Amino acid sequence: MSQAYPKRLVVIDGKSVFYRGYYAMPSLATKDGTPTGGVYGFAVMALEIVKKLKPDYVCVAWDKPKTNIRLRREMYPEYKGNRKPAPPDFYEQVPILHELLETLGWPLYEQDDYEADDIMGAFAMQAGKEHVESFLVTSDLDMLQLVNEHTHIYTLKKGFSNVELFDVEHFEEQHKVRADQWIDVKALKGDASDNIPGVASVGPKTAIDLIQRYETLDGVYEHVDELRPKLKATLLEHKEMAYLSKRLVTLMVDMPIKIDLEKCAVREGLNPEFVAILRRLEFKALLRQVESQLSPEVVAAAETTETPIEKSTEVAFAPADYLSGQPRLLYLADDSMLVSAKPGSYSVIPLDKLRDATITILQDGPIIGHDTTKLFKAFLARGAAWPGAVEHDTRIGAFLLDSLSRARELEDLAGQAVDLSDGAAITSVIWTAYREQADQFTAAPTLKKLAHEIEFPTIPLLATIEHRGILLDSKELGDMSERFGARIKEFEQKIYELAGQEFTIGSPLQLAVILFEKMGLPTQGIKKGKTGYSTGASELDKIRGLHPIVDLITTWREYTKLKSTYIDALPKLVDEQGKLHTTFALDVAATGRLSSHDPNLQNIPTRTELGQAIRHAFVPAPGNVFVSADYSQFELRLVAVLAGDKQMIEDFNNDIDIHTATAAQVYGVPLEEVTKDMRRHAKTVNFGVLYGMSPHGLSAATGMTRDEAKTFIDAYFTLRQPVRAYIDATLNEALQRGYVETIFGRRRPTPDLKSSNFVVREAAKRAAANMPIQGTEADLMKMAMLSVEHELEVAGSGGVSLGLQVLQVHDSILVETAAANAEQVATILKTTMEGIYELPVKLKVDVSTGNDWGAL
DNA sequence: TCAATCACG
DNA sequence: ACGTACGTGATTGAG
Repeated sequence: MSQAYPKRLVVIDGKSVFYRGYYAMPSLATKDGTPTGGVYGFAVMALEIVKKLKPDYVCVAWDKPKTNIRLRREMYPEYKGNRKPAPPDFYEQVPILHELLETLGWPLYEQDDYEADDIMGAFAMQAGKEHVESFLVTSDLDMLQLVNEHTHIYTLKKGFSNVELFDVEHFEEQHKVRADQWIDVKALKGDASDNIPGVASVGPKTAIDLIQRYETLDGVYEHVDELRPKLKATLLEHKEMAYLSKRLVTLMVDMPIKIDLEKCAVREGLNPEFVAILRRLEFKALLRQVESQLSPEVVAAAETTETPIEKSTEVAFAPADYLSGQPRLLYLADDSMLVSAKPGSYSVIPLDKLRDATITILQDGPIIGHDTTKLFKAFLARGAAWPGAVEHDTRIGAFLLDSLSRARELEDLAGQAVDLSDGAAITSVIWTAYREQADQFTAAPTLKKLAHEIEFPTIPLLATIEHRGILLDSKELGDMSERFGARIKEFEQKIYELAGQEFTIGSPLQLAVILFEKMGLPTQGIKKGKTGYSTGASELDKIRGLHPIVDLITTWREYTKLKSTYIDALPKLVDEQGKLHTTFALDVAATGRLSSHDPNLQNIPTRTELGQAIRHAFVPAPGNVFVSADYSQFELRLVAVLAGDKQMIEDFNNDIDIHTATAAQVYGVPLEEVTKDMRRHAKTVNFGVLYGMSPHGLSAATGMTRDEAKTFIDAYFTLRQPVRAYIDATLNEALQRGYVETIFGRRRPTPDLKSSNFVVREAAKRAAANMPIQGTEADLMKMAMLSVEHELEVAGSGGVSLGLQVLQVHDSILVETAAANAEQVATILKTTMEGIYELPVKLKVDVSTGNDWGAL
């Protein structure tokens, strides 16, 4: 710390600290019911400041509601237009805070038309002139523009009691621009939370890039001619907005109010009235802390020693507080883990200490948390075992209770911004959400059962599978890349030749012009989008015989798609061991299916020969093989079950090919007389049922006319009356209850069934009809995965599982195992999966073994 | 950032 | 009165 400024001033952004405490401890109150959360937060932090910074002067800056944003509103009426007012019991606490400040002797400054940041900035400048070093305590990143040799920003980190110097270098590392350039970045990108407009269509990426290159907003406009024409135009068009935005985020340090340093001078020792007010407010833990703080030895020790884990405790708390086997909250924030036994009290454990004795404590009992998959992966990455069973995950809980809502972050559960460096706020939000969700589960026992028996147990399993990864033969793909590249070049030459010119084949817009205008191919029956004629595969198929260029384009598309999406992309994603690690999301697909991303390993090609070649590059470790197990006709079997269609059930149970059977019954011919075309049509309709088919959809998919399709569907439903009845009943029930559900109680809300828009409403019907099918499949698959994991473990010896699940692709599981165990694993998979749940229809699982994924 | 396309079940 | 098959994710071109 600089020695040139012998005296220190601390200015606290009072309301932001207060707010933080308020939301961290929403239920905190005295025996007589006075709410005290905000005051508590403030008091804890105030003590921390005195201890850590040892200031000579302290004061508090306070926003004035209603008036403090008036000046900026004059410039821009929408400024901070989307702020919600604070709840009433927030304001109830303000007078108590005033009392508290009085006992501390810390003056409170407020000024009409100015925000706390403005005051703090002004004071810092004024203090600087008198050679006083300033420490501004805030959570507002806008303050960074003030940092200089005599002004430091402190943010509230890892709990509201813990202030830390805002690390300017870390900021630069994270945001790639200097702290003082941040207002220029904001001028360009805007700030949705404060309603700052910025330049339309310029997002954080572009903004940071521009400021990196040209230093400031002025710099950007000086060099605007060097930019892409489109970007240049946008920037020029919104130049005024950009500069206005900059003025809005620039602090008004030139202001009438003056700091009186003498009034801010910190008194020697703690005032007995201060202790009295703590007692009155029933802040018992704080009282204890005050006592320890008064002891000089403790203060000295805190300065010189590394903070051991136990001492990182924010509020009186020790691992011993846990009752053995009782649930505790765990949350992973950045590089640390929060552990908490009750709201607002928590410890922070740095992840690199995870191998220590702490792990024993953690493993003793079920856990509650938010996004616990992340937590499990962090454990696994450090070679540690699972921290325990998942008692509740609030992210997944939110999903189960409303699978359509996209709002599953902590912020969404809290209903407002949550500072992720604030442990008290985090624990409080998670505990509150947990209570609420647990109550909702109590009202829906089947959903609760689903959560506890299927969804939550799946979390650690997925983390494990993701952590295992799957080996990729990158060399093989490298060779393929070269071959594909050469072929693609050949195709391009031929296409240009046939077209009579060069153009961007990958641009549907340009391609449509070439095909339908320049070359005059017929546009009849070709779908039209808003940008022109469609060039999608199904449309090209309609004109493929008419010109050789069409097939060339189709082939070119196949090659380029495979090359860019898989052949070239996947090798870039392998770890040091050559393995790919996907991420499975439990809370994305509204039907309950898993989804896979970064990379998506659930859409690796298999349908074409070229695509299949890519699967060959997925290999087991040397000496191992893959065993795959696929449910056969999974969803159609579930249709038979859900609809209770005796004919379908019987056909399945007699191992009759369902498409052939459907064709025979619809066309009224014996099984032996079903032609390929008849079977193909029946197959399409069978799939149509899964998707809530309509004559239009069916005709689009088969090339039948609409009338033919309608006739066929009618015939189908005459045959399968139970299916028709089931769909009708499902939709009716959905209208009444507002949701559809799987046989295990997973729900999907169906609000759009009541839409006045025909298209929306029809789409909602199809989705509603499909969900119990796809969703029950998803439920059973998760049950199967859990069971398979267990069975393989039990079948293994010496603590080594017989085989490891490495992927799930909706109706199939891929397991890696030693070659010698392949047969046994195959048997276990088949038996376990077929017997996963007793249903009127028997489930059939096909297993196969191979030396790579493509060989199965 | 959006629309189009296409990979999977 | 109106026009899509259900559920996903990644890449590309273009505004």
